[in-house]
Amino acid sequence: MGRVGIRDVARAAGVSATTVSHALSGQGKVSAETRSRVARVARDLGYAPNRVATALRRRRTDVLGFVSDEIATTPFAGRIVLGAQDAASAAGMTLMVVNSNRDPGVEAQQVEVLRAQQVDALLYATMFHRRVTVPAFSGPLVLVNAEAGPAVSSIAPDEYRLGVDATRLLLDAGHRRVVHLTIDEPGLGVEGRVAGYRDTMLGAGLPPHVVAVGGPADARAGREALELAVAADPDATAAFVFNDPMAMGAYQTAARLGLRIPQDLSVVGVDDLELIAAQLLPALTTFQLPHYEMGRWAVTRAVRALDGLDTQPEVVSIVCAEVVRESVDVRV
Amino acid sequence: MGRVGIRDVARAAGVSATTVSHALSGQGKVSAETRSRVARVARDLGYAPNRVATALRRRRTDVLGFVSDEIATTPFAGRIVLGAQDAASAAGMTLMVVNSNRDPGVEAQQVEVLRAQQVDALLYATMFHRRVTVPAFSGPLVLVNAEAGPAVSSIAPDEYRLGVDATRLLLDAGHRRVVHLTIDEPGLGVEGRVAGYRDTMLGAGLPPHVVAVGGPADARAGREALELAVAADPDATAAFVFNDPMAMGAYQTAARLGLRIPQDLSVVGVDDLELIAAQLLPALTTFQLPHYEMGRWAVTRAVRALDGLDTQPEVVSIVCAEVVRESVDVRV
DNA sequence: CTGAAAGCGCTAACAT
DNA sequence: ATGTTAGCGCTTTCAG
Repeated sequence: MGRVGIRDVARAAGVSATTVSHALSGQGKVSAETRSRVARVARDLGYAPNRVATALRRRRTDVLGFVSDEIATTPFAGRIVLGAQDAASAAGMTLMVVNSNRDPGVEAQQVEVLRAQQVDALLYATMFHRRVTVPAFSGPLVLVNAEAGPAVSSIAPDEYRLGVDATRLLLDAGHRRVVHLTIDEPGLGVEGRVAGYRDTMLGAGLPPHVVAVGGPADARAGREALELAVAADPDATAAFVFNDPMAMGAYQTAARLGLRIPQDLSVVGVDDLELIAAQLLPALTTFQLPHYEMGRWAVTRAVRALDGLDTQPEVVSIVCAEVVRESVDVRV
Repeated sequence: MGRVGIRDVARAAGVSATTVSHALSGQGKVSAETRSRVARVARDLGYAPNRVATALRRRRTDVLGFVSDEIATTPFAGRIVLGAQDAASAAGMTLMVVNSNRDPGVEAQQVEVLRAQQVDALLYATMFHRRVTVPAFSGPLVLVNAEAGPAVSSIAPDEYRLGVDATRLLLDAGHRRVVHLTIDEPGLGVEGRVAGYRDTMLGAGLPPHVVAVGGPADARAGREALELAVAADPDATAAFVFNDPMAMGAYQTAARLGLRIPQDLSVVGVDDLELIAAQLLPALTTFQLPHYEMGRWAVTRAVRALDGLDTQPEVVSIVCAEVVRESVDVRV
């Protein structure tokens, strides 16, 4: 098993351990012939370097620490981890995953664990887009779905642009009375989307109408919000909804009220949760939050920083693609 | 930073590195006074042992490898990882997470990575309950939501019992014409639940009626299955549905057919996906697949094995708790 | 109760 | 092009 060491290979190949190391890593100068012989012997013996020893010597573990505040409740988490995982694997690195359950004390302690494990860089992901204070860490640090100012690299959705695009999608389809259903809790997501919606409506010479109910942003919230919206403006023909679960709630209220989607009411969501958006009837047109891509980018960024490239922090806002399905009626 | 080493602490405390090691780990015999002084100095200096060095020396990394076939698509994954994560953290261990995207080649390679990282034990989780062939690994290996015979430890839901309990729930509520909606793909989940359903109906002197449509088991499948079921037996009053997404589809067909839930049709699902079960209207009565618990158990099991306890493999079938909400009409 | 010495398995300098 | 010598930072015998 993991038993065979570099010395065994060296002995079997009739060279020194140093040469084996050089041959296998491609570092020093080794004759092509020796290199291939060593490689073959290593393969035959099933040799794989002990990464712990390598890490101790090189002072580089090739392990990335991944901290998240809440890895379970949403399927988002999985996609971020997956993207990070894939990028890490492609770069020859591995992820050490840890989560804080939204408890700052636990978080600090978990970061401590990662530090003791000598991870080369830290990824810090939050399940809801928000501003955070970053943990102290000496190596590269990159935030996912969070931001902390220009001094630290981060990637998150462009919420304002999301509001603009979603509203424009409905306007372009010929709708004029477009309402925005959201929650009244503070947050980068709700605020950015509301602003984008508002500016777009105003820009089109239309009165914005935002209906915000108490959180969390789930189906219940969507039900209540649409009830309020319809009561206030029975002639609304389209709703831009904060997220997919709320859109699901809007569907429920629409059904109760006898409003057909999309004939009587067009609906646009945000998230593109496979479990919801594609399963609703009619399938929901929504904007995809690119979690997988964010995870990928973050790792790539961290690895480049470790390699001495990209020395400046970079803050990126990523635009979300629309996923057109069947919940928008085109009236043009 | 991670700069301060054991020698720094030793110097500052006026003792040898050996004594610091002993004092901090509680291993050797150290006077209470020395111990507390060392502890204080270590704390003041912000010292934390370099786990890489420790691991190399002790030949124990205190890191667990977590392999999953598909960590993203379902929210299941997150809960398994979370449970594993919590248990690991409680045991002073860390998780190294890797995923294979259902590709055997990638899987083998990822296991190799974990082995090179010298993980102490391997957890192997699959997103759908199935039988697997286990990767070669020299340490403790435990399967989550998968099984591989009595020789390897594993934990998975008791599917048969699930079928029995779900059916009984409906029978106990006074229903007689209970249909089972499922898919026609092979799998431990569908087969076990069908068997449990069938035996329970037969045991009650009632004719089983299972309607299986093509997979995957999503809302579309649920819609089709309920259509078929109603066509075959318009008098059915209750449906035990394979999973929550299919139950969501059944809701959609019921709405289209003018069947009210639960007055005209009672529905029971399986999964307890927060995103669906709690959000449906009426909220779905379902059986919870205990992913968090399975992740926890697996880690606990692996750690005990590492500690020399539990030397025999153990295969556990875990019974799933019912989560009563509003989709079952009680007619007794 | 404390410390000196000897590595864990590997790779980076530095010869040769 | 290859080998020798030193450690990486820690924990363990084993002496004192």
